[in-house]
Amino acid sequence: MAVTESSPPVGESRPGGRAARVVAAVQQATAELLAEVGYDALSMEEVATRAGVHKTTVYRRWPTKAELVSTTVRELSERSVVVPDTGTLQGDLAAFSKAIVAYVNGPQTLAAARSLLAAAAGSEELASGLHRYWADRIHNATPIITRAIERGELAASVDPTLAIETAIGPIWVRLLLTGELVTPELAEEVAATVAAGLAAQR
Amino acid sequence: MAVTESSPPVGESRPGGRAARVVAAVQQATAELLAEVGYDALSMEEVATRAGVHKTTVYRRWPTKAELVSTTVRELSERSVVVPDTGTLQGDLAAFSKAIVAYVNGPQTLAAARSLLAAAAGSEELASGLHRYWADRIHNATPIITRAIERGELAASVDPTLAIETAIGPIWVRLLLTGELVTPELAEEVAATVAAGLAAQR
DNA sequence: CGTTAATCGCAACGTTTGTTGCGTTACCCA
DNA sequence: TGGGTAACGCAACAAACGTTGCGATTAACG
Repeated sequence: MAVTESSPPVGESRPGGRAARVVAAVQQATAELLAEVGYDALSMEEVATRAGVHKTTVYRRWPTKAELVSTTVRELSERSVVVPDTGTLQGDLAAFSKAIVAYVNGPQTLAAARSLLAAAAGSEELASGLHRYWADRIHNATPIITRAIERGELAASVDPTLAIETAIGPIWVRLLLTGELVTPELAEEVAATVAAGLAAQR
Repeated sequence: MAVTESSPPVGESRPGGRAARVVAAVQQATAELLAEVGYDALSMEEVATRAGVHKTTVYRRWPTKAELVSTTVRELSERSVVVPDTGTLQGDLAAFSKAIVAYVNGPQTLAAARSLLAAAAGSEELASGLHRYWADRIHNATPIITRAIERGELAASVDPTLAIETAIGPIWVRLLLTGELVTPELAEEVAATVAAGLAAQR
């Protein structure tokens, strides 16, 4: 991986060069097709065609479909989801969960998330990349818990990582396993339950 | 590799016929390969070879790889996980979660679960099948909550489905997203948190 | 403004994957 | 025990996938 030069400011009117334009076109095509046909049915050649480049070009830059999809989705979800600070544990948990809900209810993100999981099932390297990514995102949210501990809302024995995982767990169960809708109300209710449960911990 | 010797009657002194033998051989080969190489790299032809049958036979019975993997994994996980009844909410939740933990820590089940998700990402029909399956399994566990309500441990306003989802959510987050280990202690701790949180609900 | 190095398009190729028609085998039941 | 029917093996085929070498185009730098 590691594109030779990804540093030049990718402005809109000033293309950073042919390479940058190609990368952008391919990644957009990948994201679109991913949402339309899913991971299995996605073919490198169709991606190339839609991006307006030749399939050889795609293969040269991304050796496998798993890698193409993985890097694309990763950059798609790089932004979004900031850690809230509402002043209360329950408020923070609810805000955090609701941000995730809003994010995954976006047009392409669900298919993207599923596809990443699919890719991870096939490649151990991609799986470890995915795991690091999520571990980081969850770790970034742990201030929600540590702040609550500092405020005296929670006992110091509470495991911040596990607390966050518990708060977002039902969202992923519904998305991935049961396919039920995830709503802001769901996030709110889970946050209340988890906050109360953590507070009861001695 | 299994020669056409076709399994001596192990308990099956009365084979259900050639068809039944073929189905069993193919499904076992599928499960093995799934655990070894993952979903992506699994090919119908290799499954056929290992099962000692011709690839045409496999294609005729299971039109697509997704369908083959889906049905196989489904029957693999049909058993296991019974709903416990320990007399207390926390005990039931912990027992239920621990059963799931023990199950997913089995040799092939993690790869299988991932592969199911992968298959679901590709086919809407399979996705709905998967969703029905998990919705059923979760629904089957809701007596844990309704019994607690009847005992007066919980308010009647508690949503049984969501409660179960909250209890098992962190397990799946770790398995699918972060790749962390899932242990019985994890199950125990989550059960305590969720039970306390639900009890606090008014 | 012109040279140089990198990247892309193109076409051809070998390999893998999935399909079809037909002959053969194995099971079931009278 | 013998006939009918369904399932399987086989080989040949068609299509999709991924790879390679080379000429053409583009961006970068003196």
